[in-house]
Amino acid sequence: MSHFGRSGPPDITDTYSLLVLNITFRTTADDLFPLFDKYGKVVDIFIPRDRRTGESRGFAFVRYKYADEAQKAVDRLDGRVVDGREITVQFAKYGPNAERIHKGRIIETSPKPKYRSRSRSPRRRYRDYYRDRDYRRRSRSRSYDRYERDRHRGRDRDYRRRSRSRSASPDYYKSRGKDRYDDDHLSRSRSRSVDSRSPVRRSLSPRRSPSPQRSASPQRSISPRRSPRGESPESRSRDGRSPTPRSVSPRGQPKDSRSPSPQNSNGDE
DNA sequence: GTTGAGCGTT
Repeated sequence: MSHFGRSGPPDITDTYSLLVLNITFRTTADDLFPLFDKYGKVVDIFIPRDRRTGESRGFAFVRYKYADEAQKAVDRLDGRVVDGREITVQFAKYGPNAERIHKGRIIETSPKPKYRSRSRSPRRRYRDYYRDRDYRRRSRSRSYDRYERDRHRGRDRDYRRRSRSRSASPDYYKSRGKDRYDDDHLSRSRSRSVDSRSPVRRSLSPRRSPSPQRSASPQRSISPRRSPRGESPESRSRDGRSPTPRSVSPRGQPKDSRSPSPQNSNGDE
């Protein structure tokens, strides 16, 4: 009874699928079963989960044996608070095979894909399925401006596209400062001589856009400063924005010509 | 340990 969806779809021909949205990521089929089973005969409950993390995606599919029971469950469980979260119960609009369904019931199901299955490559189907899912999720992104600040999980594969907005964080500079220092130190080790007499090193910097298209490029509109590490650290450092560069470098580097006061670096403490 | 639109599994 508790093993829903572990053996694949049992029989969706005579069942009505309900889509449960806004459920907690910790809610399992076992938790939804007693809830939905009270209003009707639940034949199957399936909760799509992530392939990588294996956690729930936040919605589940509950299949009823009869439409009237499903309708009742929708009316009764829709808006109900489950696990501290208000869930949304409604009839599924699409079937497991992306088929159009009506009132949770599949009206357009594959009759006998046996013949068509050979013509169509099943392998591509899987690829398309995975890709489609990811594409959908990233496309559905509405507004992550309010919670993307703390978002740093492994599934942010599609959320970090706008994480540049938080470049004003002190921690960010601190962290970047350290990395930048090491990177800059190595880079500067050989380009230091050129740096002294060639302030135009910024132009030949691999970080920046080597293409002079910045003069008139359509891309300039969408990314005027999309690379904070490309010019931000440099500007910040020389602009005096950085409180104490030595703070991130307890050892101190006297070779760093960037320090206007060699004695400071030498004495350090 | 974590978030929050949206339609599915061997």
